[in-house]
Amino acid sequence: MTYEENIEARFQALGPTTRRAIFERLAAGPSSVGDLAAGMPVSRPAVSQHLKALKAAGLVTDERRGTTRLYSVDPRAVAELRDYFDRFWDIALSAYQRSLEGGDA
Amino acid sequence: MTYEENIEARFQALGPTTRRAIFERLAAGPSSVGDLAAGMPVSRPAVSQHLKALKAAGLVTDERRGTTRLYSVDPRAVAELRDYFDRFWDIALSAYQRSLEGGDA
DNA sequence: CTTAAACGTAAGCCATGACTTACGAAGAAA
DNA sequence: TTTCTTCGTAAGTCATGGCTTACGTTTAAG
Repeated sequence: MTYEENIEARFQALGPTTRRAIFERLAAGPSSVGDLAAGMPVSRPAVSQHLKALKAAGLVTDERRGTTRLYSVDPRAVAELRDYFDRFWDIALSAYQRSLEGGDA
Repeated sequence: MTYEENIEARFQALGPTTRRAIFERLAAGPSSVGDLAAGMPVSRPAVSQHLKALKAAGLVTDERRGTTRLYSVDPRAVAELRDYFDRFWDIALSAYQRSLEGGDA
């Protein structure tokens, strides 16, 4: 899997609203599946499925805690996404600058 | 529409792969609908529909150019997304730091 | 061993939406 | 006006996937 495919997979994994909400909640701190589901309008299995997708995309990690399972965001994935966006903003904003300088056709 | 709803709408608008590809191409510089569709594996009306969604989310702007129509990314939306992510990274990474310091339960 | 708690997985339903072709509108050129 | 180009919209098809309930698995507790 190339770097771009990594970014692509992670960005696509964050597409659905519910899944992004789960990720944002995990960004505030680790949590179990039940605690996550308790604060959301979907069932617990739905949260489990979203976590599975987030894990497959390398966005979160999990760890057994007795009968519960603690999920956390993977800081490396966060840093990777941040770097990608930083470069993206640069491209977009510099293109905008050029369009202002170059004028219209 | 609140600020969070704005971010939410824009993030959701960038969910589909094809639409995100269109946005990334526009980030490199303004383009017409036909030129965009020529470099993609979907039909021109499909590109038009994606552009409509991107425009509704405030991510792009359009401008008549004779019979063609020139689309560009809105730098304000880009800056807004960048600010949101910057704050998000901070939250996620500081939470990770805390999890390292605090240790396990 | 039995019971209970927390979770993952399977199967299935169903709405969302991405895409297509066909058509209409708007502007430039002759 | 007629014609050609470029584009947006309408209508319809079809796969994707998000969600549910039901069930199996693992671990702790009694």
